Amino acid sequence: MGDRNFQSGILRLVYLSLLKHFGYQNWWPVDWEYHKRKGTNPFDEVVIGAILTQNTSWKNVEKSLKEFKRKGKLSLKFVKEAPYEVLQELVKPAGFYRQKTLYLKEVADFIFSLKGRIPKREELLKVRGIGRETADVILLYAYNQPSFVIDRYTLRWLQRFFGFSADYEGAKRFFENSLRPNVPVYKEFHALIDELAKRYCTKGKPKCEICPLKGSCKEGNLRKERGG
DNA sequence: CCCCAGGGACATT
DNA sequence: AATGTCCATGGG
Repeated sequence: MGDRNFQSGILRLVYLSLLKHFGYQNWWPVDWEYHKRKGTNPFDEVVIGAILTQNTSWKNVEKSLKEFKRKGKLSLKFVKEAPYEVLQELVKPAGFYRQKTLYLKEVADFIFSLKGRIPKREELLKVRGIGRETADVILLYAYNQPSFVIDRYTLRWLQRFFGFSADYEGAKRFFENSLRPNVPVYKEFHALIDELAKRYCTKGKPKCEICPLKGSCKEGNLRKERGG
């Protein structure tokens, strides 16, 4: 994995290939119409969603976001002002609701303490409830900073496609050293990898035979040679 | 019944 | 640094 040109070349090809296969994913999903109507900030929805989706399917997050719209407001101001008991009921469908309610409060306080300033990654990581992935999600999708997001899907794909296992920071460096700091590309690439992992590079038995990257994937070719 | 989901905190080794 | 455990709802 030492050849930088090889890395950037293959990653670029992977990106274009996934984009062609799946089309634009347009992450992070935000209800623009709602925010226009209510005078709230789409930024808040990204931050709230980033906490709610921790180890949770997006379907369950959507249920919670709907509750926010129905019984309160989808804003950090509401998160800050609402009683813990009220907030907890709205978070419930997203699971881990006691933790996540606490995390939402902590994150809202932190965001307000910034007074509009864009936080450093290290600052975000000090906040309770913000780990590495959530920090990168907030930087990339809420603040539009070129911070590449890694998750379990990405690590699994790296392991199979290149045959090497990286930790979070190692994988992050790999992408950021291989790609220009391009916010729209970072956003789209992460979403595309997740789509690939959900549909083809699955946790159980991967569907290598019909994978859009089957030609260049190390694991896929090994499976082919083994005949299964 | 099982496993999994757009993680993170905390304890243990 | 690496690993284990807990958190919790909802779908397959």
